[in-house]
Amino acid sequence: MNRKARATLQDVAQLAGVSTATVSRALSRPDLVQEETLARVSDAIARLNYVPGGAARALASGKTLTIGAVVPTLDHAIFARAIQAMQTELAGNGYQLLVAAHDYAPAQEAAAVRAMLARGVDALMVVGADHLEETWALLTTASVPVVLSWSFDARLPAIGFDNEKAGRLIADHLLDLGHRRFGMISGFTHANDRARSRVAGVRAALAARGIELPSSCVVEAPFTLAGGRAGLAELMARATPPTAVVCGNDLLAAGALFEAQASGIAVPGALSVVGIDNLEIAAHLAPPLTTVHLPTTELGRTVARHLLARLRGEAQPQRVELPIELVIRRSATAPATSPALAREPS
Amino acid sequence: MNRKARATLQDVAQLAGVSTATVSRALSRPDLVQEETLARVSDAIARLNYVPGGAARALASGKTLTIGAVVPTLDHAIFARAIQAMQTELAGNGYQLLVAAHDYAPAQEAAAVRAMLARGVDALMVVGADHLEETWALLTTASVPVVLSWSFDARLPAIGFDNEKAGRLIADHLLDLGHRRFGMISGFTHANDRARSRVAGVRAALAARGIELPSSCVVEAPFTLAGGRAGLAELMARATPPTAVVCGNDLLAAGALFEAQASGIAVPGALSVVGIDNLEIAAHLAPPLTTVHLPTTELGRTVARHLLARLRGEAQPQRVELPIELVIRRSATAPATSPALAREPS
DNA sequence: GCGGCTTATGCAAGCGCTTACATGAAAGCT
DNA sequence: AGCTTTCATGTAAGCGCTTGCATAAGCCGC
Repeated sequence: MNRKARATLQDVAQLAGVSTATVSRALSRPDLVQEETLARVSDAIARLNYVPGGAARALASGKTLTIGAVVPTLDHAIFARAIQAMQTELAGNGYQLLVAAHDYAPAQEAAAVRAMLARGVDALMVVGADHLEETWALLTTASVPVVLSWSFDARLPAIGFDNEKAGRLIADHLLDLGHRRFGMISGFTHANDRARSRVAGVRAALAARGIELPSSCVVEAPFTLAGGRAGLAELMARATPPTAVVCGNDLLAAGALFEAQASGIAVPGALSVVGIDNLEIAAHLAPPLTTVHLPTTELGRTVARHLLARLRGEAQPQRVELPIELVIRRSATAPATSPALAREPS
Repeated sequence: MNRKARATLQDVAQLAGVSTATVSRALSRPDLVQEETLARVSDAIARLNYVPGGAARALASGKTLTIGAVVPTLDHAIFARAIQAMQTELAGNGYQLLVAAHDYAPAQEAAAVRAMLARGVDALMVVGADHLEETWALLTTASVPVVLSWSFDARLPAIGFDNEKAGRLIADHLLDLGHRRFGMISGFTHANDRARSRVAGVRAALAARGIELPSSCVVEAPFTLAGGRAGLAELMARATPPTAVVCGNDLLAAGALFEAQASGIAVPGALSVVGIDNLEIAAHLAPPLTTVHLPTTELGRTVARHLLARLRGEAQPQRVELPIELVIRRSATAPATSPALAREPS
């Protein structure tokens, strides 16, 4: 309850009868100070309830022991999980995590990056490759290590996924199952290269089999269950509804599944639904969701390690692509109505 | 790409032909400097690409413009959402958010609190009232505003929910429906007073109607869907399975619902299931989940505002209890088998 | 027993800002 | 015109720590 000003290094030094330099060393390089002195210092520290002041420390040493992360939102399992993993890894190495979310608003992102750089972080991670010119300038001229995550860009080291491949993987699976009429529910693609890549991947896979995915068949919805439901409803209201819909992520897919269930559309009987991300819920939905697994926890951990390594002066690869993988469950099967036999005409 | 050392206030002052004090003022109290000077300074700042250094600023001014939040985990929608709200509110006021997650490990929490205090935060929020003595000492003697969230404790200002009431609300509802045989799936209660309070609330409500909830009927499971599934499976394997199970939170409830569905137990026909939290998914599950709504976004926002206000020197209430509310959906009805008529014997 | 080496510690110069206080110029008053 | 205010700016003293360098022991071998 004592509210007096914090004790300073000076106070400790005085109480212990040594110089401030010694106290400082006792704190950061205990191997350099004699055992007995160390004991006296520790005692003084304990007695004064001394806690070193980060600001002074940062100013004098040039390191803040803080790493920044700028993400679109924490209110999405995918980012929350990666940040959680990152934080755990950092804390284990004596670093702290400063987070900012910008809600997919590029200007807010720029502000966040600027604020972090100003505030002082020893390293920084940002999500994706869609940034304002201003943000890019800040990022590429920053005097601290910066890393991109989730996707790639030649301008900066990056640790991410091949989002386009995720789209291709899942589309190919549907194609192999015999589907020919597709719909897609994507998250908003504005300021979101991941979402755009996934759509592009799906398009590319279909195009490779001679199928076009007109933009009228891809609806953009907010990244929520409700968004997924609305998206599916819209798609199924079309004159010729799709037999398969790929969702930009599992949240949207879960929403689509709920909507199908609510409106009596049998999945996978009458409609196949697939997602991307492989959230925990995907495995538990009815039917369990076929999706593409993205190792987001590992992403967070890898980002943290990469940054930590660079801070130690170790060179790091410019690009690390984390493996993704199709996970087949039961929400997608061959289309009921269309001639599966038409597949692979020989 | 220029990697030379950052420009300092000095450099700017020199370029603009003014003193460092003036530049500093131009930055923080522009109203105090003449327009023309201001222009010259801004120009110099832009030309040098100057970004003020937070460390020096913090040291000189004693404020870090950073607020810390220590939560159990970000990998749970409930915390992620509150943190997101907090961050948004803070960013809008020029503050940044430092987060740490401790995974329900008290010692890690203590370390996190200590690290934040050392690092320098202008204010701090922690979750719940279960803390190590060490942590309490840190918290109560901190020289910066601290606030508890989610639950309450007389030792510190708090903004939270009445978790016990949440338990009572939901249990009373089930009781009113006519249930007499209960089971409960709780999250781990170790280092988690919220979970304990909820169980206690349920117990109290039942006791008030003469029903005992033996600890053999409450199973503790990890806060995941899988945990909920396992919990339900365990409960239903009992000699006399419950007709209603209340889950410590919606994630567990969703898991329980999935398990019921997978094992052919009709909900709410054969079994009523309820949760607490009111996550987005609760409304979309089949059947939609009866639960208790906790305004977590508002919690985050309120915490941020409370702290901000105290930093401005405004007095704030010692205790703010956010309203919670029963939301009745379709996962709970009168028990099929038991005599609903037995209810309220007159 | 003396030069030279290794330790353990102290000295003091900053790190890059903020902010009283001082200064000087312009403006207002009588 | 002389005096007080007011306003814009400069001066300089820190903020609490880190760290390169200097210093002072203690130790070795010859």
